[in-house]
Amino acid sequence: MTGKRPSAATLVAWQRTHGRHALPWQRTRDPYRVWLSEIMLQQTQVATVLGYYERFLLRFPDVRSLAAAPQDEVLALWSGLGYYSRARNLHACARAVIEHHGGSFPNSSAALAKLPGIGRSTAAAIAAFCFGERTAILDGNVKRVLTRALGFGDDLAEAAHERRLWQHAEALLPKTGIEAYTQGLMDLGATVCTVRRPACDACPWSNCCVARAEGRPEAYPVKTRKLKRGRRENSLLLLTSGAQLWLVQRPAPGVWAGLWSLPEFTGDEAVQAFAAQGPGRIEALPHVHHVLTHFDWQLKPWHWQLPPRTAAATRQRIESALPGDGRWFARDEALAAGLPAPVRRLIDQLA
DNA sequence: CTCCAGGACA
DNA sequence: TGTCCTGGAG
Repeated sequence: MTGKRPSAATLVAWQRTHGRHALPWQRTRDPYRVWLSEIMLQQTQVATVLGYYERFLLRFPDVRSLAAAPQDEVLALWSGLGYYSRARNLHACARAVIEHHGGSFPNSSAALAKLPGIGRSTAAAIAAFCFGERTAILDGNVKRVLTRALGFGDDLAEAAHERRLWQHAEALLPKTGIEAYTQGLMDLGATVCTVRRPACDACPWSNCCVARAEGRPEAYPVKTRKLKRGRRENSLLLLTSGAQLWLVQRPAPGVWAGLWSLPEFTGDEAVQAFAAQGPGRIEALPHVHHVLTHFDWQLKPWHWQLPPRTAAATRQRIESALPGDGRWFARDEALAAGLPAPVRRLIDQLA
């Protein structure tokens, strides 16, 4: 690690002229809005967040309305964004702010970080933007910017190395202008110092960047991933009765916890055996390949349409034999519920 | 199609 | 340290 120290002042000046200023959660110091945007921006790109952010604010204009809502409604608005623990924590955090902080977010990063879903970096971002607190953020974008600028080549998979990078992040903080500096780091990572093909010519730190001097900015950050994905295969039952369909609420903990999904079976034989107990025909739908962090999920959906005049007793027998905690939904009602993305697509495609 | 980025938490 | 999801890039 050699080279001139990256200048915070240079980054601040760059942010003011070349950074982003028109995002809807900028130009407000309302902790509720900043917090909401930061949670959504965890693991999610700006372009995707924009629509969700707007819908959330329309439905939940303040922390009180969010805290008062049932979790189901929060998950419904979050549907499609992924990492649904963020939505559950968002809701829990709103309730904690109401119950333990008199309805106002605490004004220090240390206190913010005690709230559900707010880790060290998110707490620092909120505190910097809303309260001008001089604290370091270190999200994925910033890790990339800093490791490149500093030529920090130690494996971030090791906790000790990550701690050292945090120390660097703190040492680089400006005396004043923490808002523009923090935003500048984010903007640099998002628009210039990108994962592939970084635009070094447009970078305010190009003349001090070690990675650039080495001619291989893409080599940073170094992070060995040892996680190997497993495979899973399940069959899903899309049971419809006229304009109604049957959804089950998935248990917590686990994948898609709290979301509404289709009854899940171990395999095709199990679905077919189940449907064989009742009237009507069952039809295979195209497979859906869904990738999660830790496994590849091969989903094999089957559509079972109950005949129009299926006896009430027969329907009840089927309903009570279905796995999971379910009920009937009208199609529009289902599409307004908290569905995982692939399930939403399946129901969307339903004629 | 395949590959991969991206925070918090138990 | 493994668990959570999705979309964008190539």
